[in-house]
Amino acid sequence: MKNGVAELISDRMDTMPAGERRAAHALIASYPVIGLKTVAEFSQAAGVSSPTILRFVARLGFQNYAEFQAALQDELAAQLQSPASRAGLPQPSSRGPAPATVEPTLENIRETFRHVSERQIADMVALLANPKAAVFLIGGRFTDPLARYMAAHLTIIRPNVLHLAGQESNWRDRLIDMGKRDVLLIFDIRRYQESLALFAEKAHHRGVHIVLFTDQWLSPIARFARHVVAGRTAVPSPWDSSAALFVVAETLIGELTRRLETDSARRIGEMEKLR
Amino acid sequence: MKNGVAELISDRMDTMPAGERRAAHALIASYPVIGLKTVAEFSQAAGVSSPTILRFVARLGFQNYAEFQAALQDELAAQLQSPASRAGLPQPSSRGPAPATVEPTLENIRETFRHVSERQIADMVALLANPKAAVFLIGGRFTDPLARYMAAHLTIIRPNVLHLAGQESNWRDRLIDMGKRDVLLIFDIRRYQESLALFAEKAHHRGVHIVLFTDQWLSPIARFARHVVAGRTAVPSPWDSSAALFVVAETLIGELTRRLETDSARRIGEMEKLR
DNA sequence: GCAGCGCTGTATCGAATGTTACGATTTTTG
DNA sequence: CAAAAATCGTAACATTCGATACAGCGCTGC
Repeated sequence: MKNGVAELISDRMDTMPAGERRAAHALIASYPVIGLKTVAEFSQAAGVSSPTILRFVARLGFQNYAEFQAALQDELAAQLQSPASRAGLPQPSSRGPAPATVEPTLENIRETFRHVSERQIADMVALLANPKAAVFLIGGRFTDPLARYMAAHLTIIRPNVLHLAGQESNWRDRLIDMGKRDVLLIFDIRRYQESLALFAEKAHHRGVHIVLFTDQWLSPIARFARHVVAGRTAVPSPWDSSAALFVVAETLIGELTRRLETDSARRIGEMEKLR
Repeated sequence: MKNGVAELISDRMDTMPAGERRAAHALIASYPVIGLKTVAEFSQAAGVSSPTILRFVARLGFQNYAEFQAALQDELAAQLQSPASRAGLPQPSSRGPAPATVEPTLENIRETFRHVSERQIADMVALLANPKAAVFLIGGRFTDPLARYMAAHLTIIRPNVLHLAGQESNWRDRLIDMGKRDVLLIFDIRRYQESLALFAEKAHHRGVHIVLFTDQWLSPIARFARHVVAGRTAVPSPWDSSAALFVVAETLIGELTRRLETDSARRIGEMEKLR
């Protein structure tokens, strides 16, 4: 199985330091076009420095950047040669009037999970599984409901969950409660909100673990994030679709619940009594 | 439309000298990968010299080779974005990090849309398209974020949108504003919340059009609803999945936006000014 | 709390690349 | 058939790019 730079990445992503992981995310987010550009452009898109990009490709096993690009090009050539590269693919639309946005949404979800490794999910779940670490959630204009949705579930299976709502000043005041062991889940898709980025930066400086849910173009917050989930959002509609991120959120909730099974079962039992 | 380097080539191929035509053929033969490599490699593959390649791209209208490559890359990025870009990437089954809940979720979405006719969607969109009819949204414990998500979008494309939040007493007071022409969108999956059912009943008696988003077992509110969307929620997890309803909500938002295109465009324009 | 390690960014250097000038050769035209 | 125009390749040039050394920093382990 010599094939696939993408596979190489998702295999080794877990063993990478933070900066190189950002490079990996940037590459996978818009695969593989970014990798065909210059190191400088790549580094800028990933929010890291040029040497980090080079170390990243070195870790993938390439001797130099040119060799890495050649691999991408070969892969691309093979891909475009195959018959699938035609414009109007016969959609396997089983039946049904399913509006034009549904199939793309399904594909977005699949594609998103293709770029999220099991290990990554496990890591995020592990982060959230520590009941002593507080969990804060926040989202942007359209994504805050996702944060709420996740918060609604998390609150049930573990303590110390807080959704940051309302005025921006409210968030800021909460910064004081955030410490090194705590986790901040941020939902931010374009147009990225500056206020969120500012908040994320401050939280980052306090040592908070940031988990970012964003789109494939990566919110600037990715710079500060320990984990980044890049969901596909493109659909034939004036709006971006957050469905992929929604499903990722549900997945995390499910996995976390399984992991905390015994603890949360007891917790839920107690809650029932309190009604 | 600013389309296609390939088209540019076949347009001007006739007016090209022999050497440049060889370059054109080489590029089209393995489009566009050759063009992403260096001038030297390109020239060698085409059997001409480097300057000829440069003259070739100049004739296509590009200022320099970099600009030419950028055009190819953009084209490639656009192409890989939407259609099934799977060939080179890890195959769905070969490498399935996708946790056990994802496939069922996808199937839930498909199944849900199998039971929602285009006509039904059109009817609901028509209901929501009347700007004079107020739209109220409300949801249950876990589904209220869906209501919020939808409200966040609706607020932008039309006036008179209100998400009913907070204390139950707040909702009740809003009943007085609801009339025969108005629409109430309710999200309610099991366990169905009694307070929602009560509220729905009262609204129903005031003649409000109720649109219900529920699960396949149908909330009792279905009795009062003019439209019912029954989303599949079953996943191998302790929780139910609201992903299918989420996608339906996004679909409605998209369709409604399209329908209100002219109106909402003007509205959005005005909103931008107010920033 | 301190020392050691690993990671990352800045600055610099060398190399490879794109670009241009010029002359050889072919093609076109009177 | 001759002269002029155009095309193309060789070679030198300048620029940009990739690569490397080094120092600052945070983190980990003792």
